[in-house]
Amino acid sequence: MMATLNDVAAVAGVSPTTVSRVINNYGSLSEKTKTKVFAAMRELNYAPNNLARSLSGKKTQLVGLIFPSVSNPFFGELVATLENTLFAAGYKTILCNSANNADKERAYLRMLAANQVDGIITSTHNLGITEYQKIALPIVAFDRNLAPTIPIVSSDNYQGGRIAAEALVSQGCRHIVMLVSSAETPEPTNDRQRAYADVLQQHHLTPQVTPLGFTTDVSVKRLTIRTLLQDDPTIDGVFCSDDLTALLVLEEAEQLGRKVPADLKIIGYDGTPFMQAYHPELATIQQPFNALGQLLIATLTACIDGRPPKVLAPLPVQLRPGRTLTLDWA
Amino acid sequence: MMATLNDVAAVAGVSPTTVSRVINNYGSLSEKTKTKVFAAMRELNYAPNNLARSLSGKKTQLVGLIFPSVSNPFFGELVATLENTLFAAGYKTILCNSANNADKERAYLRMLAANQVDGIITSTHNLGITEYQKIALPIVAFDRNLAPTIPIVSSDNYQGGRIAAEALVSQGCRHIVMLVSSAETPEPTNDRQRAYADVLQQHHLTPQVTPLGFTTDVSVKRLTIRTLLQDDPTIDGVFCSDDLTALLVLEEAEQLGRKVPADLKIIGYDGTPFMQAYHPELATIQQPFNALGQLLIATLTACIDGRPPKVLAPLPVQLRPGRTLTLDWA
DNA sequence: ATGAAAGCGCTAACAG
DNA sequence: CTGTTAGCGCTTTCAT
Repeated sequence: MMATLNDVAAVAGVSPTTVSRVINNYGSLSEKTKTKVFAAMRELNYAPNNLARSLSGKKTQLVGLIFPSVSNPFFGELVATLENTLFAAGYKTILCNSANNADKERAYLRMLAANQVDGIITSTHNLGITEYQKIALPIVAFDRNLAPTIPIVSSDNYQGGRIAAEALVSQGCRHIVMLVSSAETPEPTNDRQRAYADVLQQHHLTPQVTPLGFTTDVSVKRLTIRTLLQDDPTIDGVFCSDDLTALLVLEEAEQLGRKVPADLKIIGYDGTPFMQAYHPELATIQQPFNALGQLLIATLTACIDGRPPKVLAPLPVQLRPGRTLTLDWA
Repeated sequence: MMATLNDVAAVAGVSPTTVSRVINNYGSLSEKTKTKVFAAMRELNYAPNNLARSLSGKKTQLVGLIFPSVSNPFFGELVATLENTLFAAGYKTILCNSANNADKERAYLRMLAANQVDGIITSTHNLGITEYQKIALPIVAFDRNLAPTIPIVSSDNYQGGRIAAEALVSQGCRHIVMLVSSAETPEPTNDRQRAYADVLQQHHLTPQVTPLGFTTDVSVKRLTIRTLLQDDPTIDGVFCSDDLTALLVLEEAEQLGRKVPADLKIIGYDGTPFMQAYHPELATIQQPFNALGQLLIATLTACIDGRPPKVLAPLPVQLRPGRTLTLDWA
């Protein structure tokens, strides 16, 4: 039913080779034949079959994106950027929501390999390093240590942590707590909390880190936050490792009657365009989304083309002021 | 470098057919050979090539998702649900962010066809109906009229509009405006505004619909909302056709010193889990996400299997109360 | 400037 | 229970 290259050849009265040549704009063709072939293609409403094309040696131009879930606006934003950039570069995106689940992630990896993707960009890591080592595919990680050989793209987490902590200190906070997802694994994002601890120590303040858990239910997070705030009225600053948590803190604080920023100052992390648009009041550390997306893909294509990247410098972040930190920020 | 089925056959000392049989668990095999083949597969770290498999007649198990952008939490949520459900059903997801751009959408359609996807789920429609008619692929639309032949899955927009409008009226609002994306095209979602108009008329109130534009910049939307509110202090109720807009109204209203819900009552639309978690104060009409996802995919697989669906009834929606509508909603 | 032929990795009759 | 033989639709030497 669907017209094939051979059909086109037949209609145009040329060989399949010739049709292939005009499709790929390859070798030398007379204008005459070109015209004939194009006409035939149009007539048959011909569409090339990428499967066949790839089977016979061409790249699939398929890239797998493994992220926790696009239901999280942060990843949604990032994935959207990546997909756009990939599309512009002629790649198609296979979406994989790992849900931070090891089995699913393993299954995705297998599936992507089976589908002959040209490369993978990932930001989950529930699998052992060895499992990643044995993947014979170009992989680039976002803010994750997957394996020593896998390039990492990230923004400057230490710097971001510093800026956030300094901002709270310089606004007069003396009891600053930091809320993180999970404190354990040695991930790049933990540099944020390392910087926070360093800054507080420099100012002779005591760091206090509370982990909320990455997959924890929001209602539970809320409760933890509320309890934390209630039990310790001396807390006057909160640094959250992501903006959504900061939102929770803001809401709970206001419900408890704490004035923000008078009694309590809050700063988040990520600074997505979404947050900027719908929660401009939130002070945050802004990651350079577009730059990250570009670099992620530049790195991946470099890997695909067999040009493994040199070490990648983390991209600069930036403080975005907001009402949760200072009253005069316009 | 990558082991093929033939390699496995050679190592196992059987024919390719036999290997194919054990892979597909097809026909009858002796335990002995099965074991041999599995051993060989393991030894060679064999992974089947889906391209080849599909080329020789099998389905690709690939589904294309065309949505405006997963950077919008609403679509992010929906796409996440769809991807999860698809994965569970053995399908892989190709993500397409159309950005409501006709050229891109056309390119995506062509690309998906070239990649032999089994089907498409879409929620954009910048293309003419005829362009969709000529797609020889199973398509299901979410809340969109693409072509008479293309099944539409949606929740009950008219009912949702009714519930929202009734809620505002019964809370005593007398001057209720409705904010929509765009009022023109005859889409299913316009039933919301039809219902709104009907309800207001029944109560001898005057409907007033303000379009904000789907792709309009948020800052512009903000300005429009602020101006609207400022210019007409008699407005005491706002019905927004999506939750994000409702958020904007809430923020602008409070900045203008309008007390919500005392002076102004607000109700949104969509009710994503994200909104529920991070903005529980917002009253809204909740769409049944999971059910929509399930139905979308059930419908698509039905189309793929050549069982075109009967007419689909819209799924029921539900009022989710919140502080923006009534003070006592816990 | 154009064609013939072999083959990418797998599946699917059709034998035996 | 297992193997032989043709392709699927396209690309790519190698000829002409």
